[in-house]
Amino acid sequence: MVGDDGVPELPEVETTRRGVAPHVSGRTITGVTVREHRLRQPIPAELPRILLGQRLLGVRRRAKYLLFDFRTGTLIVHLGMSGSLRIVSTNTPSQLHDHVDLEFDRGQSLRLRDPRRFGLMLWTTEEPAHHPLLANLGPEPWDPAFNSSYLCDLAKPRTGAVKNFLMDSHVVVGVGNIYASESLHRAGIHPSRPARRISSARYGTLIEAVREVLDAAITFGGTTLRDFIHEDGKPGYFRNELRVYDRAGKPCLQCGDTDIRSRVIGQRMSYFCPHCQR
DNA sequence: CAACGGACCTGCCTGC
DNA sequence: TGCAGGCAGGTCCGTT
Repeated sequence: MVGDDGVPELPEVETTRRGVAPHVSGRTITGVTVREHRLRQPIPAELPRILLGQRLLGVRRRAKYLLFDFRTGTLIVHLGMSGSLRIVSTNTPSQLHDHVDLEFDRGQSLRLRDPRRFGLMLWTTEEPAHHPLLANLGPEPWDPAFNSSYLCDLAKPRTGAVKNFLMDSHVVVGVGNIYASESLHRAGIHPSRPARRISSARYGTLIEAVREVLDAAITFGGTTLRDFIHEDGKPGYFRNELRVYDRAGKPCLQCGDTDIRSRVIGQRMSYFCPHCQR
C-alpha cells in the first residue's frame, strides 16, 4: 500500500518546495537542532555552526533534491523514501523521527521528519550542480533536451525493459516507480518492452505522457499546499488520480474491459494493462 | 558499459 | 494476541 505515508517522488518534492519556500525564503537562521544525524549519509556535525545567522536566499529543486541557497553555500536535502518537511512553530514539541529543525526568525522552524532515514542533508560550498550526487543526473523532464531523438540515441544499447530505462536518473530525473507505471500506461507502451525496441515517435508520446502525469501531480499537490503549515496535514499525493499503480485486478480505466496486471520488473512492482500497452 | 543484486531503514500488513 | 516475516520504496555501490 502506498499513499498513506506517500513516497516523495518529483511532484511531492516540488510541492514541498512551493509549500515551504514562502515561509523561509529571506529569513535568517536563529538555531539548528539535529536530534539524529544518521541519515543515508551523516548530517555534517558542523552544520549548526555553518548555518547560524545566515539568511536563506531561496529554495531550488534539481531532480528530487531540494537546494537551500545561502551566501556561503547550499544545503542539499533529499527526502529519500519517507522524508517530509514541514513548517512548525519553533516551540512545537518534536515527535519520533523529527530529526532536524532549522529555526528561523519570526518563530517558525523548518522540520525534517524521516522515519526510514533514507534521506540526506548535506552542505556544499561549490555549485550544487557540480556536487557528485548531482553532477551525473539526466535532464529535467521539462528540459527541451529531453526529447525523442535524445531518448532514441540513449536507448540504442539498452536491451533492458523500458521501465528501468525511464527510471534511470542518468536518462531523465524524477520518474520514480509510481510515475513510471503511470506514464507508460498513458503512452500505451508495455513496461517490459526492451528500450531499444521503441520507435522515436513512441518515445515522443512517452515524453508527453511523463510531463502530463508529473504536471498533473504537481497541480494536484498544489491544491493542498496549506497542509505544510499544519501538524497533521499531508500533501496531496495524487493517490486518487493514479490509473494503474496499485490497481492490480481492477479494470483498466482506458479500455474498461481488461484488468490491470502487476508484475515485478527490475525488482520493482509494475502495473500495466496488457490490452492497452504493447 | 549495461544489467543486476545487495545494502540501507522502518512502518505496515499478513499469516501463523 | 503476539510475534516473525515479507514488502515497499530511492539511490548508491559492487559485481558480473
